[in-house]
Amino acid sequence: MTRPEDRSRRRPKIADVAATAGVSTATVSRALSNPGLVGEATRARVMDAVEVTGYRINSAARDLRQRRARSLLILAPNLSNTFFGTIFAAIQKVAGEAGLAVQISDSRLESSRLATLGHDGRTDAIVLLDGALDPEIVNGWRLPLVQLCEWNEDYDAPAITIDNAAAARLAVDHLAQLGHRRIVHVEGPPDNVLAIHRRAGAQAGATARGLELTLLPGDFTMESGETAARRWAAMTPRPTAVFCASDECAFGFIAECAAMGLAVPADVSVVGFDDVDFAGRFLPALTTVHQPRAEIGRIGAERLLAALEGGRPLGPRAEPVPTRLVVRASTAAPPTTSPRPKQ
Amino acid sequence: MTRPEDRSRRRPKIADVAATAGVSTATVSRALSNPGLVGEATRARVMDAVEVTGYRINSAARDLRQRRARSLLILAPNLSNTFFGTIFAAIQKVAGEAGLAVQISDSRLESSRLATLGHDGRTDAIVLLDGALDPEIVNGWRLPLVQLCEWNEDYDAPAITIDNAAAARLAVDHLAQLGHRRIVHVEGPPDNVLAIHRRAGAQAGATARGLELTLLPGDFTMESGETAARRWAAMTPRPTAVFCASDECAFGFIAECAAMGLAVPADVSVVGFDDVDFAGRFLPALTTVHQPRAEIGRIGAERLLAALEGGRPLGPRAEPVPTRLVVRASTAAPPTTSPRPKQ
DNA sequence: ATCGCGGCTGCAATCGATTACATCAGAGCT
DNA sequence: AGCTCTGATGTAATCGATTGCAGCCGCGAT
Repeated sequence: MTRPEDRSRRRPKIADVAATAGVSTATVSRALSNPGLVGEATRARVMDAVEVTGYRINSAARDLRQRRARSLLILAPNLSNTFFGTIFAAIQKVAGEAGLAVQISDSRLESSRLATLGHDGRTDAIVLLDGALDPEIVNGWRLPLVQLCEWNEDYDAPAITIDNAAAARLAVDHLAQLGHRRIVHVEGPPDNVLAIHRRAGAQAGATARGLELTLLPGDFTMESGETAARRWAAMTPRPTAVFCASDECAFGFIAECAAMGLAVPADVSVVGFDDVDFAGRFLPALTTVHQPRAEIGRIGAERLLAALEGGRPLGPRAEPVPTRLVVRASTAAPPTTSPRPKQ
Repeated sequence: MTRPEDRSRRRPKIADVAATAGVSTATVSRALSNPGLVGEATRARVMDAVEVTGYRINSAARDLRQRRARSLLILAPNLSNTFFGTIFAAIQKVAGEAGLAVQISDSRLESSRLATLGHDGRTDAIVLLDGALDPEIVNGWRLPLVQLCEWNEDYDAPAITIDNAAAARLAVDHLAQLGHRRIVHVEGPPDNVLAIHRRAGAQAGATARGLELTLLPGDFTMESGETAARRWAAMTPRPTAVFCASDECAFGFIAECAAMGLAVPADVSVVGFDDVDFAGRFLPALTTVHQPRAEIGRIGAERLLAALEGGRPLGPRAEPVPTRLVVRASTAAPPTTSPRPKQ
């Protein structure tokens, strides 16, 4: 005797739908995933049965059979970083519309756990926001993979990025045009590709414009901006403008200036990099290089989807995504009150 | 004839390991997931074989057989919101250490797609950061579920939250103690639980302290803070302090004040709510109610894990997570220069 | 009448693990 | 020797879908 509550309480499976509709499971499967293959009337009966039973597909079973996961993994070095939120949202939007789930994980894991993430069959493709992972592991995954923002030449995967050096030059050019002659660049972490390219761009710009450029160490954080502000304040003569390698760093710099009783941009002009959500509301509103994060996320996700659908490999490297300088209130002409020492 | 490249190129499965070690697949499975059940020597042979073949488990197969996904789903109304990053990170940390994957999705989806998310067998538990979903759908999932920050009485699930009303009173009490008598509360969205409780707390506090409280509409965004600032500036007499229902709203309010040539806290004191990462670096540093986001995320994830392991249900409702007011530079005594109109 | 063909449908194998149950060897005891 | 018991291992069913292959039916052409 079959207990009636079994039928109602258990999660219905395809066999239940088939029984209700009076067809085989094969037909149900086809009606759902490839409707053109079944007859009009049958399809209608199946759809009714699906409705009646409340059937939902079991992804684990389908994934096993089809050897794919309909899921994409995002790896980032720090999930709480404000910078990444917009990118996650863009990726999830594209992926969700294509029926893919989005899994996230911190990328700074013990290497065996990290390696497993790309090998456990739960993921068809990977979005990597971290350029500092072991290339052995990354290339070992053998999955379609794109790098976003950051990149690493040793990874065998395309990167969707902006041209960081050119963007840094925009910032320096802007300061030069305002009349600044001595500027500071607060760098990012020494071994970070972004930091290296931004510094190179800043140096090239300074050289081309005949500016005197001083480098101060930093690591993209607000704390490093504060430290840099104190070091800058102690310099004689003081440079009149600062280009920070990240917005957060610029915020820290400006906050510390305020704490020291110095005003931006009256005493010093500050340019950031990234154009995070707060940049426009900061006081003063921050002049910064806009990084099109949503766009980058979208492009990355679309390229992965194309690779998954078409089965063809991802192209080798993408054109840089266009960027631009957003001029706001944190930059102005250098203070005229200060003596202009010839030497 | 078996082609040799098959063995080497294909993803090795448990049968390959078994063949290499000279045991059955059952033994390999036990050696990996329940080592106590197999003999010392056998286990060592199996481990070697795993190493040699480069075997990684296929999660889809295991998930199917065990009828669970080892995965947890986070649903939030807006993935790009800065507020959520820290929560995601905390959840992922706890879940990752327990071997669970973390899936994220926007919660504002077409209802059938939303319903499917909790029914497709890819998820064993859900973290919900959105209190505005259809209770029918949410309760239909029949999965362990916790609500974080926001909640909805119609969901049959515990919520990890702070006591929003009490927290709002802290803010109002602080302003009263500084000497403010007329204050504004910029509300959150009208139908949002958080907004409702914060307003109730603010009203209760104002009443208890004999303050005059004016409500202005808002929706937690910076834009609504700006709008509120203009409406506040047009009031006569102008209230001397503002309690905004979110930090973002407060930032918008302050930025607009600056644009209008009014200073914080000299002309108006401003209190926020949440204590997001930037609050301490804003100019002026924002006085705000601290919401322990990492803590909330951690507790939520731990409760889900406990429910999954123990199989027992989640408790009905949790104690509120302690909160506190962080006093910074955006609040001060009311301006003494303004006339004190009796009427 | 026969054949071929196209359109639907069903049967049963398959994906890769886990696990209930059976088996077996050896130890310990009478 | 005979029996039981325990621990290690193997056999085969199972999870729930997809899909290659084959069968069936009806129709038009030969």
